[in-house]
Amino acid sequence: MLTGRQKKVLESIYDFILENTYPPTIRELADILGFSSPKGISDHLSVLERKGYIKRRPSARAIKLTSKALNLFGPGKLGPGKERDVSYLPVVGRIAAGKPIFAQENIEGHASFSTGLLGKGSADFALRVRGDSMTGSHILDGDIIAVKSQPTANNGDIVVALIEDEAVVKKFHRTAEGLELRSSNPDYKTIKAGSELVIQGRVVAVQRSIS
Amino acid sequence: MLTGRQKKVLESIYDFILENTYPPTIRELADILGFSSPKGISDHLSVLERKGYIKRRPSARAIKLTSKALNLFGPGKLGPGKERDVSYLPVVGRIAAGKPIFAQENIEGHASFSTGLLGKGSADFALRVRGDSMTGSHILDGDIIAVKSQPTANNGDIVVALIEDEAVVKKFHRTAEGLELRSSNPDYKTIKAGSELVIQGRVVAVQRSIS
DNA sequence: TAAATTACTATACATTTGTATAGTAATGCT
DNA sequence: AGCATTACTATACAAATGTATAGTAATTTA
Repeated sequence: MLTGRQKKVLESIYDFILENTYPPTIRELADILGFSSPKGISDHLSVLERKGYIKRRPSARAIKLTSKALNLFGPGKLGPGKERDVSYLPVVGRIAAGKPIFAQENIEGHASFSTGLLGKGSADFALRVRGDSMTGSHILDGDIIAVKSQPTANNGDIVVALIEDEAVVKKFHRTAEGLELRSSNPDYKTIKAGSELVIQGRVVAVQRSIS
Repeated sequence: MLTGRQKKVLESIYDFILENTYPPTIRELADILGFSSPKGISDHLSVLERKGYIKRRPSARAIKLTSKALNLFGPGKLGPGKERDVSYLPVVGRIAAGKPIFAQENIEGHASFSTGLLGKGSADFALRVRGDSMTGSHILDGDIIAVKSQPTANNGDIVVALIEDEAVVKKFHRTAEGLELRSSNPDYKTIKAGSELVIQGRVVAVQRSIS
């Protein structure tokens, strides 16, 4: 995905932030990597952004490492053979109309999960649960869930689906009449859906902080 | 040490970093706080630096919060280095008679929690929940909980207590008749206890893996 | 009561910074 | 062989940015 040189640049950004707490300017990066012109770094950053490793604003030091980049550098730094025991998942927020769920615009930040908690297949994104429609399944308002991307599910699985550009967490059921998304709180009604229902994935882990 | 206004400025810097991962420029701060000139913020930053709450370099966004500032807001959350951390907590199993809960013989293994999930005070040990006595509080059989060691608790707190060399998870209540440990599942009866009740700590986080 | 500090506004300016233009060389792809 | 991509150098420039000068008003300190 990344060339050797691109990875080196990304690594320098990571190291700079570790040391200074704030990101480098383009010229500081050029200095570190021995460039005599800022344009080389500028081009690299454009590529890194296009590939989804960083997010930028046209202002000094306005570089944000995405979860994709953070996943490259584990807790014990990188290095071959080092096992990763935390996974950084992008936290998906409100979904911009028409955009796929992973579009940069939809990513609110990132959440860290202990890798052991996620199953063998790991997970692909995270979601902060809103509302109490799943309290019956012991998923509460404010909980952070890890989701494994998959286009369908088994009966009773807790899934994330996209309904009118909003990501919802529901129990998946396949009935004689079609697909159903059931809340586990009886106060909420079941959503019956045809083909416009798009399953984004299955919930594989739950994290909750108690004040 | 800090005036109200100075604290407000420091707080805005902290909030900005939480949201953007990088610090604000002086003019962004002025915007946030409703200043019509950058000089006001510039002066505030000079004072904050003189008082030891931040460290600056004369460059855009080159603001570093010192530990003095981090202590005001609760550390642990900020910075890519801190966020990356995992906490490894000893998992306490069956308690050998008379031995303290942390004795080597009682440690089953280790569980990793993402540090951000644990509160400001972190946590001291973990426990794998057995049984369904706390399902009403959305803590299920098999869940792993993080516990902060403390000798007492507030009404309604979910605590870990030692009863006959067994660690139990219950809701803590102080009544006119004494201390009570209540289950949140009505199938279980309340435990009324005198002085022999030893609170081990308070539950601060829950992790659950869904097959 | 005078002096210092706090908390700003308004304008100005040199420097820093991201980005653009133009170009070179090496490598990979078709 | 031709074309796209990678990986840069060199120079230039408008915008963003930290800081400076000058000033006002309220509050606190000595």
